[in-house]
Amino acid sequence: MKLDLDPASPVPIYLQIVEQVRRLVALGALRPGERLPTVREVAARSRVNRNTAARAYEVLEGQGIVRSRVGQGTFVSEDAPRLDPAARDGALDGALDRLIVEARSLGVPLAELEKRLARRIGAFEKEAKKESAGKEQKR
Amino acid sequence: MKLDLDPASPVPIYLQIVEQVRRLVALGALRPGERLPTVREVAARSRVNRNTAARAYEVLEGQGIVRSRVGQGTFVSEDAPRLDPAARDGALDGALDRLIVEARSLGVPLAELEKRLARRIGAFEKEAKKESAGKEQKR
Amino acid sequence: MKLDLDPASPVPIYLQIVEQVRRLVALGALRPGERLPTVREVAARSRVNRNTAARAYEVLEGQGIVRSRVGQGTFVSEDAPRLDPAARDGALDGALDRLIVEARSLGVPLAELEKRLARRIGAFEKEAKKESAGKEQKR
Amino acid sequence: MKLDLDPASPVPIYLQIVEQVRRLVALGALRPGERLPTVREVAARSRVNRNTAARAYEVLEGQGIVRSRVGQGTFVSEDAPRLDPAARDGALDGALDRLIVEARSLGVPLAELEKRLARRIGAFEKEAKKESAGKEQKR
DNA sequence: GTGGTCTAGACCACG
DNA sequence: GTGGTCTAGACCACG
Repeated sequence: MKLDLDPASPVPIYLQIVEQVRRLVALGALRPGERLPTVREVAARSRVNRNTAARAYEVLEGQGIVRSRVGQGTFVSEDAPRLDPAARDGALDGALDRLIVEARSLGVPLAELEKRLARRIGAFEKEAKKESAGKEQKR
Repeated sequence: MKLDLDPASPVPIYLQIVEQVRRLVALGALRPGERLPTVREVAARSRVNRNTAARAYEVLEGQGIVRSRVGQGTFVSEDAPRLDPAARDGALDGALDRLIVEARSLGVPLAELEKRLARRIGAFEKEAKKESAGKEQKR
Repeated sequence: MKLDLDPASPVPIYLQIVEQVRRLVALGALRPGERLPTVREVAARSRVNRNTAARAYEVLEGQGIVRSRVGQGTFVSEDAPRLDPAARDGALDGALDRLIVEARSLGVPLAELEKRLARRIGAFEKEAKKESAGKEQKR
Repeated sequence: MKLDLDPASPVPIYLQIVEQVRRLVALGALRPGERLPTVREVAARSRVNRNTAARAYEVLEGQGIVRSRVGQGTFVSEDAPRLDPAARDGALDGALDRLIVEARSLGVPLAELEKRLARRIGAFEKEAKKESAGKEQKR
């Protein structure tokens, strides 16, 4: 598991780890039930404190993305966390509205925004497929 | 200029002000060249610390959204902030990727995500038209 | 806010703080919008590390019980967190089943268990009323 | 003896074993004097570490639920563990209070809580009867 | 002055 | 060896 952390970013390191693990899970690069590197490994490889790595895993567990078992390690959860549908929709619409404002401020026409989303989804699905193929081959 | 601030939000108040001013500019409710209320006015009306309002304007100026002229006030910039196109695209793609990961984590199919974006854009444009009509009438 | 912490307990200190704050909120001794003592105050009065107190508040925020605002303090949330009803029911039934087994193992007949629950609810409501009266008087 | 263990649960496996054995005893599926499977059998059937199974039995013996006789095996205790009545009541009231706070935090009215407990007790007793009938038949 | 992040380092619980 | 808790102490962001 390769993490790309920027200590100079305003985003806290532990949240950078959270975001990247979520992305790997969304891509299928990390699959349900799969074991993540240990807290100590993440800390050593990414040169952060063990507590910082542990905190990222703790947040991921709070979000239902992973499950930690003492003495065993940390694993990708088997099923997506359940969420109140209204809360889910609210969260998503909020994210969409922020995106729209961001695009307008950058001078991107909204029609183009839709096209770009379609394109990024395409890129995402392609990468997910690649990850998936890589996984199959390892079997 | 009406701001809807939520002191209970995890987003810092000065950033909420920044986001909302950007939104008003994006909507056309604040037009290029238009004068913004003074820092004191914002602070008084929104009941925030004067430093908080000042900080928000500082950030907006740094982003090229507004321009302060000593002794005259703060004005919406005449032209959209010129951003290195590569930087602009990078920022937008980053935002899109975060959105995609969020949607996947929430269990929202990516096809639905596209539809929802289209719907939110529709809502945004409707509101922008209303704001615009209001402006015309004031002339 | 008085906390009764036992460092010798198998329950981690930060979780003891979490449980007690939740109890005070449930009782109405801490009301929506009310400000909690600062992290530093809790740490000093309870003689725990500042990080430990901060962690408790962080967990409470994750549970939607309180809201923290940098520079302002920590406040009881205005409304109860929304939860998927199925998840809510599942959590409650699990708690009830554990209670039943515990009672049987202790040799408590299940009919008595019901009576005891009724009695504890009575005691809880009485204490809640007292807290409420105390609050009114302070106004 | 069939155990339903969830390695993904935050509850340690040895405690899951403890809880389930207690549950089986409470249900009457395991009767006073009855012999439990050996530590090795439990470990093999449930695919847990032998130390884990041994630890669970150790805890059960400490609680007075089972009794180990060297060279003979482990047996369900003849009589319910004698607990200082004050300690028993304290333990039960603590559990009830935690339940009440949890219900309040979830927004469950306390009157409903009483009804739900009655319902779960009904379900528990029905299952206990079934277990009991099964035992009779085996004789 | 408030909460948030991070490090260094210790000790503990579980398997 | 794994994750979890806690302390001590530093520095930062927000208001």
